[in-house]
Amino acid sequence: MAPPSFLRPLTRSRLSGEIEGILLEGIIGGKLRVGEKLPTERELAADLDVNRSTVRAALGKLESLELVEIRHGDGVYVKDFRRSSNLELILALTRMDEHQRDSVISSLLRLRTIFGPDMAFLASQNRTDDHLRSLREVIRESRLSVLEKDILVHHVIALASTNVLYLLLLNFFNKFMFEYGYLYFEDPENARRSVLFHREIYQALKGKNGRKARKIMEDVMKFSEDAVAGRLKKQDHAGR
Amino acid sequence: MAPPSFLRPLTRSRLSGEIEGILLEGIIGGKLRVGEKLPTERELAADLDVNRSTVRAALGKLESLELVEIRHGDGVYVKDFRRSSNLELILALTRMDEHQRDSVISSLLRLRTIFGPDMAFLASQNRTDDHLRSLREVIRESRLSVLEKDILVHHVIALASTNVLYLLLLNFFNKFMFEYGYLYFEDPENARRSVLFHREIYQALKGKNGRKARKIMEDVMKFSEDAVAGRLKKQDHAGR
DNA sequence: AATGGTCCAGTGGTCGGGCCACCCAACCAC
DNA sequence: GTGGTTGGGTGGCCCGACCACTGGACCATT
Repeated sequence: MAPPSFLRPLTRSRLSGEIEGILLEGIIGGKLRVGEKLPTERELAADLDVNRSTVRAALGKLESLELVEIRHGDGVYVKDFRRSSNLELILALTRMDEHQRDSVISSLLRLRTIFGPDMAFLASQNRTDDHLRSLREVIRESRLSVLEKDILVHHVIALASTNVLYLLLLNFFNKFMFEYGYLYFEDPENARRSVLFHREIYQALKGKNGRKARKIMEDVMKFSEDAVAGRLKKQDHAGR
Repeated sequence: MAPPSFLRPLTRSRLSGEIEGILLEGIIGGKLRVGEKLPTERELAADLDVNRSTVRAALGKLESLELVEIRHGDGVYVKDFRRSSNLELILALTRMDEHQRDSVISSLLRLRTIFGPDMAFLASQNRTDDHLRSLREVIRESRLSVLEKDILVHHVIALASTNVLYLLLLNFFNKFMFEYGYLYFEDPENARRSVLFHREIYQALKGKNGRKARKIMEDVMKFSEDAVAGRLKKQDHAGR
């Protein structure tokens, strides 16, 4: 049984997460300069009135985001976030700065349009019968929304492509889809289009037709990129 | 003064890092199944004969890698690493499994060949005079090795493209370059080729010549992809 | 002057033990 | 069934302490 759609999964909050957010804002916002030394863990703990271990948890996360460098016996230093390679940081950016959100989404869609067709091509060449079966099951499954189906279809294609980078990038896109997918799927016409796409790409993979797979994916990516871009522009005009 | 080249930067080890590695191997290696509940923090601490806070640090990192899900009041559960979107995981994979290393490098080079040209195109359209100046400085700077120059040149191009995703992906590639760049640059002919490339792409960006920028990058990417692929194949044949 | 050794205050890493917030399953009352 | 209660077990956080490591000051040697 699917839960009512108006219930979004809410996130548990941790105290360390709040601290993480504060420091993250300081770094991204430029209040903490690159190379600058942060206050010591003991100082931060005292200033924030929390325990040192809580501060350490927050700093550990920031280290994972490649925003700080922790040097044993020395201190914690701010790194250049523009040199980070952590995709999670992108998500944090969009949630922080409303203005940058659209820019990120555009960048994201462009990248997808660029590598999607190649991924489809590789999938058509490397797919196994297992992949086909998974695709069939997803497409048939009536309990899933079109958005959910779309995510799963792309996931199978990424798996079939045998390119781990493509798979990983797609996993990242899917996170975005959960948050912003409505921008595309709220239009029933777009939803219909996706259902059609699922059937077509399935046939192309089944027939190992690389050229066709590439073309189908290219069309879908370009279309959705334009659609969302237009959607954002309209929202932007209305907003101000 | 540049340090002697035979000195590679060595990594400080943390106890929590070791624990992280053990659990990571268990998850990637399949010994811990998806959805499985890990032993409690207290149990792990007792079994490994370390403090619970050390175990928590390790689990925190695994959470950042999206390999486990920590549920307050419940336990820690194994997630499907094929659904992770953390690029750091890819690096961990290559360092763990010698066999998968080549596969990852191939995937990486393919992705780069796919999006590199578009990145160059965007850079040629959006570059500012500041970008050009940075490029000039990097190309001229005689104290840098060709590898270091190449990394910086690409970084400036990524910055100029204004696509945050391209920038981030390139940052990731650069990490690989530090570890595996020798596969390409140990051949002096390839190094010469790169120097030439730097000059050409600079001219294309200067003239805002999108078509040319795209073409130049495409040629370089394809060439290096083939070169490294051939290099890996040869090494593979010799190795067994 | 330059080099290398020693020491020391400060910092992050680990330890141990404790309490709190939360989850879950079992049980109970209706 | 349904909803409320209870209790054991889990992760989150706290406290205080010690260990491992760094950087700088100081000193002895060359």
